[in-house]
Order: sequence, then structure tokens, then C-alpha cells
Amino acid sequence: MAKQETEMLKGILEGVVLHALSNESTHGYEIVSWLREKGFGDIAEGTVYALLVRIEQKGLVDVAKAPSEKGPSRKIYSVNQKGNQYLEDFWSTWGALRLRIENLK
Amino acid sequence: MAKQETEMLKGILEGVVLHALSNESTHGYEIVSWLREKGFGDIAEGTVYALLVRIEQKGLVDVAKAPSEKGPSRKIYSVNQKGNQYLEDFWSTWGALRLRIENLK
DNA sequence: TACCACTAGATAGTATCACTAAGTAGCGCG
DNA sequence: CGCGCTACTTAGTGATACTATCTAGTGGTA
Repeated sequence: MAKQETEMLKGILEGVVLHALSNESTHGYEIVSWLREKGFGDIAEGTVYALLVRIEQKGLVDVAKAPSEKGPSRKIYSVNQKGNQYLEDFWSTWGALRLRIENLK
Repeated sequence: MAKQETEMLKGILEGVVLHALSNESTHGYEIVSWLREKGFGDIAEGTVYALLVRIEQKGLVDVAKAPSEKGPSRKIYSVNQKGNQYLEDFWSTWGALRLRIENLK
């Protein structure tokens, strides 16, 4: 991936994934393919799984185990109250930053 | 500063400063106050100076020494060819990312 | 059976970047 | 002389995305 994009994604990817989970609780593998659909195709799987562990440890999501027809059991992540609060902050921070950047040009 | 914003700035601040320098070559202290004007008020001085060293080492800017009426001599940074290329990439990366994010909502 | 492809997740180590905190240094003013 | 402003430097920290590799289960196929 382009190095610039890698750095820009910092602090953003977490919000993006959380946003996805707030629409529909699901598991890591599904998130990865969802990201690819949304144009974040170059993101490494390892990055996503690490991120999921992180938001779990921060207490932003609840986790449930679910069996899979094909493959190891899944971990289903769903955004909880704290996660929704975080998500709200994320969007407002993003909006403010976006505005300031656009005003530069 | 809010932790979310700190992370979001990664990879962006560099482009912002480079953009400022492309409009007018100037020195670190001036950049800091320019950033404050533009709404990036919470950015620590140390951060800016470290960033300037970085882009200098990357060869994105040329540096000239200039005396100051009041205080130690200044280092005047000006964007060179490589820096302009980097800046172009920065804006295109930013534009693409911004679009993808906005499309999520 | 042996192998491969796909699903699903974990882990160890690295690089980058913004941060805090503290310092150096020159100048003018009361 | 001490204070405030200008101007830059440095050491150390924390967060995050990266690469690369690993474990594991299921089904298909030569």
C-alpha cells in the first residue's frame, strides 16, 4: 500500500470498522471482505484482526462465539453503548478535521 | 488534545505543513502560529519541529539559514521538486480517502 | 489417502508518527 | 538582572498499521 495512505488510515480505520459493526454485528473475516468492497482493498487481514482485539480490549464491542459451516468458529463483534459513544466522537472529530483540511486549499 | 484527533492527524499533518510551505517558504516558529490560525491550535511545538526535520531528511524541502531580529537564527524551509510531487500525491490520496469515508455514512 | 483452496483467527516483530517534557540560545524591556 | 518573547533541539513514550508466519476446520479432487 502507498505509505501515505498507511499513515492517513491511522485513527480512521478503527472508526470505519466500528461504523461497519454498528450497522451489522459480524465477524472479522466478513469485515475484511466488506472493507474490500468499500475500497479499502489493500488492508492486510492481520491489521483487521489486531484492530478487533484492540477495540474489544477497550470495551467498545461485545463478543460472542458462533460456529461456522466451513472453518473455525467465528467471533461475532457487536458495538455496545461505549462503542456508540466512541463512534459519535469519531464522526465529529472527522468532520471537524475534514473541514479544516478543505479550508486550506 | 483528544486522542482520536492525535491519531487522525498522522500522515495528514505532514501534508498540511508542506502545503503551507508551498504557498510561502518560511520557518518553524511561523508555521506553528500559522497552524494555530488554521484551527490546529493544539499541536505541540515539538511536534512541528520534529516534522520539519523529518521532511528535510526525506529531501522534500530545501533549507536556508536566516538571521532574526529577535532571537536565534531561523531555518527557512522551501518545498523543492520532490516535495511538490509528494504534495500532489498527498492531495490525491486525501481526496480518495475522504470520498471513501463519506460514502460510508 | 494426500493435497489444495477457502474460511477464520492469532501472534511476533517493525516502522512511522504525534506527544510530553525539558532544554539551549538570542534579544529587548523594565 | 530577570522576564518574556522568539526560535529551535532533544530524549523518551504510546498508538497504530504493517509484514510475515502460524494454527485450525471444512470440502473438493487427483
